[in-house]
Amino acid sequence: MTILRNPAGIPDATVARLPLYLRALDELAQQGKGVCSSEHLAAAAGVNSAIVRKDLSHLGSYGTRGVGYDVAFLASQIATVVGRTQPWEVVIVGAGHLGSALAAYQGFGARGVKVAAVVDADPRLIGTTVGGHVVRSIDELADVVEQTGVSLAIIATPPASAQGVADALVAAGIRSILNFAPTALRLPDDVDLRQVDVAAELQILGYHAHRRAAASSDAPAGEAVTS
Amino acid sequence: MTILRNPAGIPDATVARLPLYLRALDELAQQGKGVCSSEHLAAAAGVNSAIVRKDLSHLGSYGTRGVGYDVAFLASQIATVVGRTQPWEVVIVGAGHLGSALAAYQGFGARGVKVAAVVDADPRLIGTTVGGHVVRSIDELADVVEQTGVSLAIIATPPASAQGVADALVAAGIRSILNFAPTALRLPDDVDLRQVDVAAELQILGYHAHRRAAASSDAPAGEAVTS
DNA sequence: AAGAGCTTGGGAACCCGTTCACAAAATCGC
DNA sequence: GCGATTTTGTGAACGGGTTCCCAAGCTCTT
Ligand SMILES: NC(=O)c1ccc[n+]([C@@H]2O[C@H](COP(=O)([O-])OP(=O)(O)OC[C@H]3O[C@@H](n4cnc5c(N)ncnc54)[C@H](O)[C@@H]3O)[C@@H](O)[C@H]2O)c1
Ligand SMILES: NC(=O)c1ccc[n+]([C@@H]2O[C@H](COP(=O)([O-])OP(=O)(O)OC[C@H]3O[C@@H](n4cnc5c(N)ncnc54)[C@H](O)[C@@H]3O)[C@@H](O)[C@H]2O)c1
Repeated sequence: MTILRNPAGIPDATVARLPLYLRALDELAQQGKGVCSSEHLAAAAGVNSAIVRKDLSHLGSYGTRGVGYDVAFLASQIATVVGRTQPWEVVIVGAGHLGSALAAYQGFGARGVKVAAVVDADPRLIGTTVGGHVVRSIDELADVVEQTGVSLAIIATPPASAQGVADALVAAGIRSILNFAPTALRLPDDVDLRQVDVAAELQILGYHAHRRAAASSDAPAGEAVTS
Repeated sequence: MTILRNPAGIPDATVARLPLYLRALDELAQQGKGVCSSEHLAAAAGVNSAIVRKDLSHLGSYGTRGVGYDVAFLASQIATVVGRTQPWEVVIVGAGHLGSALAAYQGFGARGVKVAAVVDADPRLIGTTVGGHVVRSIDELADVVEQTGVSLAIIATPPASAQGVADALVAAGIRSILNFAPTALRLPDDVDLRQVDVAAELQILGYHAHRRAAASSDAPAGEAVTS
């Protein structure tokens, strides 16, 4: 009999939540909890319990009915699925305000991420140390990638440089990029891109704030207009 | 005749993309483009054109068939919808690595965001200047919020402090929070929360990288196993 | 004025994700 | 043991979002 070996059968929405479960489980473990229910885990991760059970069912049946999930075991299972069995090494491109904050960030270790290198184009920054990492030249990017064996990259350069940096990263063999520059990058299909746009997040919040304000002053309820 | 005045009829997914269109339109305007097609706008925003047209149709019929959209006019329409007619003022809580990077960020202005205040709990930081803002005490938060009239807040404190900060923000009247601390916040229903978790983003990228690696070494294609 | 060529707006189908609801399985108290 | 209680795992219903597709409407050429 043939089984379709499809660990990719995990839906994107679920994959996006696995890191939250992992963080929540680490917290629960630290609190000394040996087992937890989907309800507990849901509260710790900030989602609802039905979705926790549905998500976990995509990985296998690791729970015990009437009891819940073994915290340590479940954490190790999720860690295996997301590939957090050994730290993901990442290169940070751009050692400015944001890049150096990221380079100095102490929270990555516990989440299975390790900053392996920091590069920049500014000659005044090259050779200096940020967050314990000596800044290297962007011109050496290919060497840096090869030497450190990083597979993930963070772009923290101005938007104008981002596309060029992305192209250089791809040329150096990187296939996973987290971009903080507020610009749309054009990349080959086999490159995985995620975007963080802080200003956009604030504008989304602004939209809802705006709506709230309009609703409460304009028309407390109903909101019908005659014309 | 009664029209249902329902500017809230805009789906969440669309709202989340409006800031991207706004940014893309600003870029196109700067390039001297007076009109653009949904195809152009889609490319500039990094989405597909069908969804651009669908999204824009939720705001009204601002395009011209056979021609496209007037860049300046469309930008002003979207700006009105998202409430970017005047800058959104934001308070940053936590003047550490990340908080000071955000406080110094020059890119907010063009996106309709203005940092109005920075607060921290560390006595050594209070009174110092980060990004042109004098750091004030978290104890004065209520005053700061009242004086500056901010309506948005960014949490950039360690996870352990985040819930306390969030509670204080809500008590001070803030209803929109962007949280960078990797922790689930428990907040009243009428408070709007968005979360940025950099480590989680990297883990999501890691999952796919992991998959790619497994697929290329394990089984180049097909991926069926006999048992 | 009419036809060719573009591009929007939106109906409809489709797909994915969330929520609901409950049987199955485990533990606990007696 | 056995019924009460807890909690998982999952089918089914639901709802939203995306994609497909094309008629309608605009410009330009002839
Ligand atoms: N600072 C923030 O809090 C913040 C917030 C939101 C978004 N961003 C975005 O993040 C990015 C970085 O912001 P920042 O405030 O750190 O900017 P910054 O100007 O402080 O730093 C940018 C760094 O990138 C380097 N750089 C420029 N071109 C380069 C290239 N081709 N190769 C390598 N390095 C190059 C510069 O030398 C500089 O050190 C920007 O795109 C910005 O829009 C920053
Ligand atoms: N630095 C990064 O690049 C980065 C990346 C991802 C996530 N984060 C998260 O962002 C948050 C901030 O990170 P950071 O690196 O800037 O940390 P940091 O330690 O450099 O700064 C935290 C600041 O918060 C202040 N603070 C602590 N408790 C407070 C309170 N109750 N009220 C007001 N201020 C308080 C501290 O005095 C300190 O100045 C953390 O939750 C971190 O996990 C940071």
